[in-house]
Parts: sequence; structure tokens; C-alpha cells
Amino acid sequence: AIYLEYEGDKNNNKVPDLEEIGIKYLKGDGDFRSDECIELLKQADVVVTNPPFSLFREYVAQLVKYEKKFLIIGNVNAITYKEIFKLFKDNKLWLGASIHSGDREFGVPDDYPLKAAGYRIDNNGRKFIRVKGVRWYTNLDYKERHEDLILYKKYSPEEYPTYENYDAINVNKTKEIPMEFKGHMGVPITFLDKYNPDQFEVIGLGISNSGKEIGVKPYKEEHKLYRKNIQKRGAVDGDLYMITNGEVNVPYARIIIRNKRL
DNA sequence: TCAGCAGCTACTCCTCTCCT
DNA sequence: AGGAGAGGAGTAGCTGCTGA
Repeated sequence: AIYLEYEGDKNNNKVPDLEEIGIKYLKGDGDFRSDECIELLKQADVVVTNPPFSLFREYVAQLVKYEKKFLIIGNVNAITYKEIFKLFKDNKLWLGASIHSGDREFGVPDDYPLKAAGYRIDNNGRKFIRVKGVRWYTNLDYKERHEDLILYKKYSPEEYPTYENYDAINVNKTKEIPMEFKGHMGVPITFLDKYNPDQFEVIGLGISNSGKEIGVKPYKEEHKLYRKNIQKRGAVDGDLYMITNGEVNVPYARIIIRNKRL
């Protein structure tokens, strides 16, 4: 493993030339948890990187531990990780600007197996895969994070059912958050793309143990049979659920929020 | 005008691990 | 050994922009 060191423009051509970038060799394999990498981290003002998704929690924990400013790539579902969500709730972490949907293309090594759902090989033979649900995770502030989400929908009990096991209404689309509703609301995790901490308060996450922490009750006795069936799809106690058309309906992970302006 | 495609939004189900 | 828990460089459908 190597690292690069650039100490500034020495020949005044305003370009970081190869000879101005010093290549340094690490003793180990460059694992971010190794002592030598931690020493490099300590020197950093801002960390900008694309960490391994499978070690995302561990990587963020390290950045928090060393109190670093950061801008890193992660999958949108990392919002639902217990430890990561807690940082969102405490306003120590948020989604960054510019990527709020869709998929993004990543260059991969020549020997990378192209089994992704979407991929491309360019005219020079370079391989790319399309990765869905990509987001920036950051603790750097930016303007859009302080802009209000414009609300237009009116609340009606028919359109916004109440959960069976928590006192909140279910909202299926972020833009359809009712404008005059004062109580708790369950919204999709992509709400955080639009989240302005001055406009909304994040109460908690309505899944599994995180749900239990905010008081989501276990399945009612008469719904446990449904839970048994639903279990195959991964629903557990602590998950929010509602009854639609007489059947138990467990939505995807919901964030419980409250409108601070009402 | 319209096909193609990149972006927007919401959401699955299979595999691995852990526990009983 | 089998069931439950946990999470995933994920998946699908639709919209609206762009350029010919």
C-alpha cells in the first residue's frame, strides 16, 4: 500500500505534477484500522473518501472518535444502522449535497467481476459498475440543509393511517408530509435527503430495537399470526405496522419526525 | 415530437450469523 | 440443527429532461 504526499506547487505551473507528488510506502496493507493509518488520520483536517461499505459503521466510528470533519460515500440503507442513525438524530452527521437519488457509476479494476445489475465498459476497456442508493455522508454544513421542505398536502385520516403499535401517522412519500399535522409522523428514510433540522425534529427510527427504544409496542396478540407470516420478510418486534384493507402491513423502515414549526 | 436514458423515489428477499 | 435476527458496493418502476 502507498500514500501520496503533495506539499504544494513548487514550479508555479498551478498543477500538481507527478514529480511534485511524493509516493510513500506504508509498512502494512493500508487497513484504516492500522496504527500507521491512524497516525495519518490524526494529521487530517478533512477526510474525503469512499470507504468499504461493509465496514461503514466501523469507519464512521473511527472518524467520530478522532473528531474529524469528513465527506464520505455510503449506501442510503446505512441510515438504518443503529449507530449511524443515532448520529443523524444527534445532528452529528447528515447527508451531503449533490447526490439525493438514483445510482452512481464507479470505476472498478480490470479483474473485477461484472455481476452488478448495471455496468459499462468504455472505449478504452475500462470497467464501470452502477451502484444504487449512493449518498454522501458528512458533518460539513451546506446551504441546502437549511432550506425548508415545501409542504402542500392536507391531512386526512383516510390518506394517512395510524400505526397499530405507535402513536403516529404513516406517510409514504416525503413530499406528501401533511402541512398542518402536529403529531408524530413516520416517513421514508429518503426524508433525510430533504431534512432541515430547523424545520423538523427527528424522534427516532421505527424498526427493530431502535423502534422499541422510542416505545414502538410489540405486535398485538391478534396480529402475531400475521407477524409469523411476515417474519419471512424480516419484520420483527419494534417495526411499525398498520392495518390496510384488513391486513397487517409492515412498511419499509420509517423515521419518526415532528414538525417544529407548528 | 419522441425515444433514450439519467435521475427520482420507494422498497426486497436472500444469505450469513448467532442463539437456543 | 433449526429458527430468528440482521443487513446488504441492492432492485424496480416511473418521470422528466435532452437532443436529434
